[in-house]
Amino acid sequence: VAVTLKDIAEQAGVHLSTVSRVLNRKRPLQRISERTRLRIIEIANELNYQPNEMARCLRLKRTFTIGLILPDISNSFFSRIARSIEIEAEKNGYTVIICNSAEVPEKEHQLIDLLIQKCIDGLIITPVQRTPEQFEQLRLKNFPFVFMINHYENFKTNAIITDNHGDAFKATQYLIQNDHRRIACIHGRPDLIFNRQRLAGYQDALSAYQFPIIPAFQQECDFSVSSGCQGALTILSQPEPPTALLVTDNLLTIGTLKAVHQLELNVPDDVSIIGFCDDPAVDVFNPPITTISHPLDEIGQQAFALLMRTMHQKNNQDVTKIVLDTKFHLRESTTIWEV
Amino acid sequence: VAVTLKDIAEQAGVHLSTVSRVLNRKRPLQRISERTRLRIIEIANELNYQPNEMARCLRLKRTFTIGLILPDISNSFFSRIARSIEIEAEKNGYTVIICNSAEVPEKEHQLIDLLIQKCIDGLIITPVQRTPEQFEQLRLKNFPFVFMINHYENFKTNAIITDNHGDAFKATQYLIQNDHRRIACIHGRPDLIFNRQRLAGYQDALSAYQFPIIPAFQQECDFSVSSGCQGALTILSQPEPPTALLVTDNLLTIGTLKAVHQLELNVPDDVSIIGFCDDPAVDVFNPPITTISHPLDEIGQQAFALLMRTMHQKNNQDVTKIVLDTKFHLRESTTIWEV
DNA sequence: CTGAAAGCGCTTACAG
DNA sequence: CTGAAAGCGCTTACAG
Repeated sequence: VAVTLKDIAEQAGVHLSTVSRVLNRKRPLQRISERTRLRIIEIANELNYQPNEMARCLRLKRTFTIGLILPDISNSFFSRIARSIEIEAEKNGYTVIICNSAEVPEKEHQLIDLLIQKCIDGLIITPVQRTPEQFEQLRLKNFPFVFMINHYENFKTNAIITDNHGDAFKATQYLIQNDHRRIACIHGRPDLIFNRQRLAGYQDALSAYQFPIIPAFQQECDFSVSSGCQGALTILSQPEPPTALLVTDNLLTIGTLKAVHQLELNVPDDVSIIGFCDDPAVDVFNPPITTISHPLDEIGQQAFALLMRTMHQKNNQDVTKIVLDTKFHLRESTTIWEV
Repeated sequence: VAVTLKDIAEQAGVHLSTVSRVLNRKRPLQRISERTRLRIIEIANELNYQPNEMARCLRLKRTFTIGLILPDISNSFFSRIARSIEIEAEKNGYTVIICNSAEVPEKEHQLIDLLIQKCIDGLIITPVQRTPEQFEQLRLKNFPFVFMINHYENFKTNAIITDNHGDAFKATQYLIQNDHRRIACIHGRPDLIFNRQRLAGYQDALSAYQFPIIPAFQQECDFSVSSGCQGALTILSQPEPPTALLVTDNLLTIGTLKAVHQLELNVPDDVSIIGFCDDPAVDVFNPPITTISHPLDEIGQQAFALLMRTMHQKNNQDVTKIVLDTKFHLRESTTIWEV
């Protein structure tokens, strides 16, 4: 049913290769008589010709489509990054296929295969697989990809990340300096390096001040509000609960606030909270949460730009790791002792 | 560089059509000797063969990809619906390309063309174009699509919607019954039918109780937190401000709360608020907002199911409009007079 | 049971 | 300036 080059060619009384040349006006080298050029364009418009990208890409070996694999697009942390990537992609004539790994390594593995079958030109991913094997394969095939947020130790590749250890360290230090002695940490799956680094930052800060690391003060959750709520309830229901919480994830922070309300605790008087939280509503939380906030737009922009560079370079030996700055945003969920 | 059927065929010493038959094991009709079958499969695995979907789809005229065009994926209202659609799509072997129209009609128009060039099998869309012309064209071409959230009057097509007028009417009525007399409405672009219906529901409720409709109590905003904040500031800074606000959008509700905090007003004592808000954090807002809440998962599920039905039916004469129920969720942002 | 061939819709060197 | 042809990687009726 769709209109093809052949249809236009027939109607114009020329060969379809001529039509193709006219419609790919990129090369002004190709001289085509103004008369036929105009006629072809007119007919194409009249018939509302839309080139079949499937055929075009099969020929060109490029799809102008990139893949984006995230843990969960419904988490505003990721959806805002995704939006930023999409804006950049659009500016550059690329389309984005977004997929959710749901933090399931096997699923992520399949999604990568699927996207490659779909002939994406490149991939941006927050990897959740336990080892970088598959990415090693991709690199061997010279397939362009960049990591975002998460990456692997001892596996050098393009990545946009933040200083997770430093951020968690500083946040914990802030709590210590404000006289907290019983500080707990609610964190995500430690096999993801960014979670592990944040947890380590927390632990190292405690150690730096010669405080003990109490296992019962470390609660592992998965990426969800309900899991965060559950984790916080567990932590806060102990006989000697902590006076401060460091929550190292977006949704977990919301879950923690829910738990606190459920227990009818006062924040920050009963318990101080610092969250890794980039919710657009953080200002209207009760109370507004002191956060480590991430430059979401910039993460997306840089990830896309880095992918473009990777796609256009011949060999993928050059590797860039970009560490972006976060902001410590003081709000009302922490007792203010000294600043 | 990629492995093709030809590569496998050569290594197995058979014709590539045989390889294709083996790898498309759908038809058990095709009898192939167990011996060659096994050898081919082994070689395919060894070479890590990934079929080229580009070529496959060009031949088959199906891509197992659907398009999803939303105003803004970074709005959690839409990202949660998108996630639900993606889950259904995955179950059925489909991939989703998500695009953002940013509520710009021309952009939406282009995106639809783009996705069709990419040969999507079907489209789910929250349309923002002012008229349904382009969709009329799609229907003439027998291209399968379904509307979601928004639709057009006098344009019959498949759609998943809610009773916007009824919801806004009931919310306004609730405020009236709780003794509010000065009720304002903060709403989105009225050329989108769902915004118009919500505004009409508000107006009709006032009229039903013989209250005047005050233009200064109606504030139009676009889909963003900052716009909602600005709109609420305008409304509330009047000499005789309203005692209650109906906010007919997700992000606008958050913006309204920001404005209220900025003006240091007490909710609900100074002003009651009812929001069309489906933020996962709504429970931890200050105060938790009374909302009209949408069945986001179900919207996604039904939209996908309806699209599948549309894709598989021969003629697209049968049209289904499904109206899903919302919930009135009473929280603490409204003075409770009577229930 | 398997090969040879056509064709999906496009682009582009090769001629002329 | 324009045509004829090859080919991207796949599927599938048509033979045998």
